[in-house]
Amino acid sequence: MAVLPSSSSALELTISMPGFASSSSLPSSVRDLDINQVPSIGAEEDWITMNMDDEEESSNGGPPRKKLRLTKEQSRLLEESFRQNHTLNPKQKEALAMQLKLRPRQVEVWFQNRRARSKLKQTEMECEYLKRWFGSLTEQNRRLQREVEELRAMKVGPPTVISPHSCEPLPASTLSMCPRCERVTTTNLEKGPTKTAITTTITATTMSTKVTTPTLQSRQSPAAC
DNA sequence: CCAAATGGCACCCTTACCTCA
DNA sequence: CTTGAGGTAAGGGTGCCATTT
Repeated sequence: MAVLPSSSSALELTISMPGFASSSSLPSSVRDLDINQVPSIGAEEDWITMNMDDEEESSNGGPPRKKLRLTKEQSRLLEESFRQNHTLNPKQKEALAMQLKLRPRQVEVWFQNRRARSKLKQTEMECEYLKRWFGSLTEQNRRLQREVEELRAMKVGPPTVISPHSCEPLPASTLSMCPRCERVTTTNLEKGPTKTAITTTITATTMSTKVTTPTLQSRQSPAAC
């Protein structure tokens, strides 16, 4: 079962869950509308309202800070860099900031937020996956319980199973579910456990986990041979 | 050598601003 | 035009680790 990414955000995700193919999607779904207009050299102040100089001013009661919007090109380069490395060392940060005409702090913040978005996305996917898993297990549980009821109804008397080896009836107390092959197995009391496929095969479709099914041994069977 | 102080960094939570339906 | 939701840059607090004193 695969859970597809639910959004078209440009997040690169890896998820390590059983039976879960990691997915990555990088459509350029960044807003096409470039509200900042790509700044020409020397015109950054027009769009970065809060630059290095008014940084302190805004922190102690100056004019309300305006919000920086990165240009498409800046976002693209940051994204590209993030794909290579989710963290930056000081040199890389400095170089990237120079290249993007941003402060190193802004690059740092962008990476911080980007990591957070990545993690959030991954958490959402894991949540989705677990929900589906839960649903599947619930359904499986329902099915198995129904099956148990049917088996109980079929064998009102002491339940017996015909042994394929001796062609003699076996007591139900020797029945158990093999969690590996998901078949009902019999335990030969004299020769030790043997795996035997019998006419009724209980299949349990799990995702990728082993479901340990309780054995039927708790049932007393007074009527052996 | 050891312990306290310091600085840098990542993470987390939150706020403020912006855009869009 | 107004409003609420969603996205995101940035602020501030905290913990961890390495380095310095």
